[in-house]
Formats: sequence, structure tokens, C-alpha cells
Amino acid sequence: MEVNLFYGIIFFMERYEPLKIEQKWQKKWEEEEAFKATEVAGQPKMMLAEMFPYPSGAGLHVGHVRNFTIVDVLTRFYRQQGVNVMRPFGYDTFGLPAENYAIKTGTAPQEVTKTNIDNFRKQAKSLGYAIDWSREINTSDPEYYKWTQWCFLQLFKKGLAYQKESYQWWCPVDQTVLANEQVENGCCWRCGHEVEKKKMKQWFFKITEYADELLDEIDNLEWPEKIKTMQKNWIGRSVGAEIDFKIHNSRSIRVFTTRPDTILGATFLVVAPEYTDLEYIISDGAKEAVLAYKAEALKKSEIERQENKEKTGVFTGSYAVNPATKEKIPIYVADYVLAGYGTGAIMAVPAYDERDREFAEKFNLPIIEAGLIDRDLYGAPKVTYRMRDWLISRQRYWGCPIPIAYDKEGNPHAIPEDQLPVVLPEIKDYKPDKSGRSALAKAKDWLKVQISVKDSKTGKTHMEEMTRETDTLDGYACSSWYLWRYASPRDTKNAWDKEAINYWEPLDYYCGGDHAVAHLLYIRFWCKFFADEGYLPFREPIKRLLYNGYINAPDGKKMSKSKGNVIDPLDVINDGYGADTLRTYEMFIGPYDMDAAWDTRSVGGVYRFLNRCYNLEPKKDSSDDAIVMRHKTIKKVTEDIHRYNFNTAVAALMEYVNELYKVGALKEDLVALSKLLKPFAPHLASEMLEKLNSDDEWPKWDEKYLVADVVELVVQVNGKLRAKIEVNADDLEDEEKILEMVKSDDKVKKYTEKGIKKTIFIKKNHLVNIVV
RNA sequence: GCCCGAGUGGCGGAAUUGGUAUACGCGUUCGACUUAAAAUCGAAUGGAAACUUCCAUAUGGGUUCAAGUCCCAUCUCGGGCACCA
Repeated sequence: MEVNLFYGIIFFMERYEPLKIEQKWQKKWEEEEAFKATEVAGQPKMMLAEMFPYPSGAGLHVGHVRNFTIVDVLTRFYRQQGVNVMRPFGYDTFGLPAENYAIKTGTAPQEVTKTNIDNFRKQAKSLGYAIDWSREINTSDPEYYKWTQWCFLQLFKKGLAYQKESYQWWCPVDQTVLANEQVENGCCWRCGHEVEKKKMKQWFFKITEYADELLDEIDNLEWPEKIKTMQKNWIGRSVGAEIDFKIHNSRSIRVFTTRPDTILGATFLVVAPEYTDLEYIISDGAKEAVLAYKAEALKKSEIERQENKEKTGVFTGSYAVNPATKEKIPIYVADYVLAGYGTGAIMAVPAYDERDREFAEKFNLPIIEAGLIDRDLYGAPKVTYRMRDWLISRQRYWGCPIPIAYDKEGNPHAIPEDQLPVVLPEIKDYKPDKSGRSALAKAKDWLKVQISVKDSKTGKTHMEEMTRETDTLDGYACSSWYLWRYASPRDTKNAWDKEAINYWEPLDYYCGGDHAVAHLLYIRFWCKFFADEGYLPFREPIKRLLYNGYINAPDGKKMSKSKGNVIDPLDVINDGYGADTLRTYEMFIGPYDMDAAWDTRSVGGVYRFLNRCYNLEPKKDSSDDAIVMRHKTIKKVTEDIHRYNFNTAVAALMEYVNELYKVGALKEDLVALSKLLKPFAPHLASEMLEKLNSDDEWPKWDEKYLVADVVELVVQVNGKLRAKIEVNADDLEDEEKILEMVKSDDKVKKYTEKGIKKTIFIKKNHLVNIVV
């Protein structure tokens, strides 16, 4: 303990010991359930959430801390302003990592998940987040996924969950199909292996039903432009027409085109190798060549198709008639036409389309510069989307069971709602196999289920034994409604309570650094569906989205175990810096939405700053400068947090503390500082406020302190800074007087000897520019 | 290839509406305290000059009294999409 002599009084200066302070306050907050949120009529409310984490065995990483701290700063900021804030927390637990771990070690995913959640919760608590822990949810909890299944059934009832046999992305390593959104550069998003195409009967959600609304409402969202553009591109609306090209009397090929006005130049047709009616088009002589080409195309991986953009294709031996020119034009099969887009067939207009021209040149097909005609002359108007329906079945064990059973004829039936949840059975062997079915297919007892069926003739119901669906749901289905579960997380009668939803939601702030397209599109889709069904009173679930950047390793590269450059946030805390330093550092590291590189030495700088806050001592008097500084800082920090400029808010607090060390701090300064600091460093600030015997109500600034009596007049000559003159603020109203003062200044005179051409006076910047 | 972002000291970054470029932090240097070191505190810190100037916001032009900020072109980096008819 250090002894300080000061104004004749002896102060005992305590060392800032973050770990001691933090434990004290975390315990207090836990005991008091300090952040429990309840609906209070008449009080302004706010709900904030981060994208809930997947609790991996590695625990919290610095990216989580950045993400969660942004939410926490806003949570505490608004709480301190008297807003009724709800900040829940949950875990996205179904998925491959836990299952793969189970396969490797024999430990049940249920068990792994429980361990990981316990660890995650402990770590999140050690960071002092203002979380309402009574609202904790976990997607693999039967109490939760019962309602995921209920959601599925609502979609099923309305025909928006349906089965379709088609070519799908298949990951040969993870042995499951994947959604379009889960294939990155032709590779599986989880294991990175090249995906293949496989023809399978699969479950889909009909997201395309809402394509127009999903696209049109993007512009009204307070979301980053980057994300909005990505979603627009992903949906990819094209306005055009469908036109039939006759082959012979009984059959024609329907094509989609955005340029029906170029039909005069359509000199051939092209269909995709996977084109459904391909067999009816091929002439007998071409059969062998076409089928060989198709087999070759299906074998090619997406990467191979992309790498070699040289056009390939084969003539089908058949012709169709161009309805505009009445010319007989050849039909080709080529893999540059995609089966899943439009009709899977195009009219090729080599004169106007670069890809068609390449193909025409290679196969010596005519290129006709015909004129353009009216867009509406042929075919019917048609809108097509790049976005496909969302493939939701997965041939894996560790997911939410699809609540469907099949009768003897193989027709799907909904599991009745009173039989939910369909509990995922505990089995020993989780391993998927080549059968295309999940490990659940091996749970013989579980597979059989009695379903009541209404006889269509007699109208009577009877029980019938059926076989359960063995596919599980894509994890993204579980996270497509969790924000609404937060409103009434223990509700046993409903997925969410309407009144609670009405009070808390839509979500005011959502923060995350991933899932720009998939999750953020799916949750908007479900919101619109449940709004249509009368379960939600809004059509967009998220008002504001904050998309935070990544934190990279000190070398600027992505942190990864294999590179050995991972910074563990718990190490930073336990090294003695504490959670407050970690939180404040991650807010100070740079603009929240930009990637940043970790700098261990800068962490020390933030720690020094907090130390200086803690050791500031109150004086009896202070200068006017300090009062001005206090009000300036209150304004700056308040406005910066409103703008999410957390880094400059911290910088402003640092400036304030530097100034207080120079001119002395009044008790009012320490109170203001502690309150402003609390969102960033809540433990330290709480400790300081307790010592000062103060509440934490957010301070207000008074503009009157920010209006200076004397201002520095900036004088430029030809745009270059030449002098600074102190003038009374009142004089700024008198331009003539100001110009006289400027012209008579000795320093300025030196530059204006040749004569003044022009003067410009900008009052708001107290600046004069003299042109000579 | 197409569509978005971004480029500022040795480093991370400020500059919010076109108006004083480099706030704040790190690092470095010097000083105080100490037998010494650490910690802490204080001072300096864009580059050239050398006592009042010049040059600096990726590069080259332009608009303007005034440009990091606006316009045009080029280069580099990051992200997204990628044969979507």
C-alpha cells in the first residue's frame, strides 16, 4: 500500500486489482438477478441480441467477445438511460462438430453439448455481460425443438414444406446433402471437400414464395448496405418472358429469357444436361453421344465446371421452330445452361449474348444481327429468381428430427402436434453411411409410430403404423425462430407468447459477423410466413443489424489452431488484465465493423487507462476548463455510442482522464467519468460509483458550457494556415471587425503585402481565408 | 469477368456537413523516482530543413478561395457473386 501526501490529508492509494473487483460484482449481479427483464407497461423498451453462438469445445474466442461486448455496451448504455432492456442469450447446438466429436470419441453429442454450454456460460459470466440468464435457450433441448417441429408443421400444412426429387449438392465426406447457401466455391462449408451432384428426394422450404417481398423490403431495413446488396444479389430477380419453341405437334421446349426482344437472332436452343425432358428431345441417332455427354457433365464437380469455361456441348439431332422467324433451329445440350434456373432451357442469341456467341463460334452456328422487336410479341411475361428453394433435410443424426412419418404407400403424414416433440433417440452408432439415410435409420424401435388417419370414404379415424422420417433438419431451421422464443422462453403451450412478442419485438439490435445471406434471409422468410399465419404482428424480425468485423491474429492472419496464433480471451483476463480491460480494448481496437489485428501491447495501454481512472483522486476545486471538458466528454461519448463509434468514445474518455490529471478532478468529474465508463468497463465503474455513493444514471450535458467566450480564429492565406488569433466569440457576429483584426495582425501582414484579392469568412469554423 | 468496400506517421487508427491533417493508443527517445530493474509519473515524437519555410492522406489529373473528404483515370488490398440466359 502506497501512502500519498496531499493537501495535508493522507490518502491510502489502493492498487487496481481487476480480478478482485470483477468477482465481487459478478457475484452481486448473479445474486440480484440484476438484468432480469420483465414487461413494464408505459416504459420505453429495447431488445438486443447477438447471433447466438455455437458452443464449441474451444470455448469463447476473441471474436465472440467483440460481438457480445458491442451488444453489452448498448444494453448498459440504454439501461443507464432508464430504458427497459432485454438482452437474452442462447446456444445454437445442433450440428456437425458435436456429432463428429461423438463419432471420434464415443461420447454422446448430448453430453458434449452440455459440457460445452456449461463452459461457455461460465466464460460469458466472467466477462460481466448484462444478460438475463433466465431466458437462456438451447436449440437441442427437446423443450425447444418441440417448437421447431411445430414451426415445420405449420409450413407443411400450408404446402411450404414439401418433398422434391432433384439433383442436389452432396458432400461425400459428411455424407449429407447441403443447401445452396452452404456450398462455398464448390466445396462443403463444414469440411471443405468438393461437393457432388446427387439425385435424391429431399425436403424443401418454399422460400421462393416470398422472393418478391424479401427483395422489396430490403431497402427499408436499417442494415449495412453490404449485407443488403448481398441479399439482393442472392435473390437475383430477373424480369423476362417464357417462350415456347415447337419441336413437333405434341411437344415444345419452353425457354426463359430476359431479352424476348432479341428473338429474331435466336439461331439455336440449348438445354441443360439435367434437363427433365431430355429423353424426349434426343433423336435416335444422337442418343449415345448425348447420354455420354450428360454422364460426363454430372460427374464433373462444380469446381471443374467453373475452371474450364471453354464451351462444350453436343447436338441432340432435333430441331425446333423459332416462332418469330419460323426458321428450323437446332437443339443442343450444353453444361453452360443450368438446370435449376429458369426452365433449364434457353434460346441462344449469339449476336447479343457473349456466351451464346462463344458457343456458336465453336460449333459453327449462324450469328444473325437481326433487329429488335417489341418485348411483348412472343411468350408470356415471367419473373425468375436466382434464389432456389431451401433444402432442409440432412442425412445426419445430431439435428432436430423432421416430424413426419410415411404410410405404406410412402406418403408423408404430419406427426400430430400433441405427439411433439419427436425426441431424438439416444443411439450408440452415429456414423452416417452411403445409404443416403441418417444413423436414425438404425434405431429400429424409434422408427415405428402410430398415427391417426381419417378414412376419406367413411370419415372415421383409425390408428395406423407408420415409419418415421430419418432425416434431420438443417441447423438453420432451428435458428430461424429463436429470437421469438426469447420473448417467452419457458412457454409450454406456445412457441412464443403473442403478448410478450408484441411487447419486446421486433428486435431493436442484432449483432453478428457472419451469416449475411443464409440465416439472415431464412429468419426474414419465417417471419413473413408466421405473420401471414397470424402468429407475428410484424413482417421484418430485425430492425437494426450491426455486422461486426473479425479480429485477426497479431500477424494479421486469421486465427487458427493449426497456425498456433490463437489469442484466448480467458488468458487475457487471467493474466491479470481482467475482463474490463479486455472489453474496453476490443471496443478501442478500431471501428466495430472493420477487421482488426490483435495487438497485445495495446491491451496494456487500455489497462493503464483503467488504472488511471481507478486512481484519480477528487480535489476540492478545479478549473473552468475541466467543467467544459466534462460536458464535452458527456456529449461526445453519448453521441459516439449512438453512432456505434465505440473506439472514439473510449478515446474521448482517455482524453478526459488525461485532462483531469492535469487540472484536477472534482467529485462530479469522477461521477461522470464512472457513468460514461460503465458500458465498457462495468465492474470498475460500479466499484467507483459505489465509492462515490452515486447511482449510474446516464449523465446529461449542458450546451451552455460548450459555448466558449474566447475562440481561436484560424487565418489562412491562399488556403495555408498562417496564423491563429484569439477573439471574443461575440465578435464572430461582426464580419467587418473580424477582417480588420485579421488584416492588422503582424503575422498576417507579412503574407498580404502584395494586396488582398478576396477574403472568405466561415463563421461556424471561425476561419478566415485570404486570397492574395 | 461483374458488383461493393478500403488505401492517412514506425504500427492500430482520428478528422461526423468540403474548412486548423495525424485526436486517442502502441512503439521509440529523453528525464524523474530507485542501489538497480519493473511499475508509475513527466516531456518529445510525420519527413526534410533549421528559427520560418517547404513537402506529405496509394498514383496522375480536375473542380474550388479551400480537397483525406467531391469528379475522372490508374494501381494495390479486402469482401461478395461467378456461365443465372
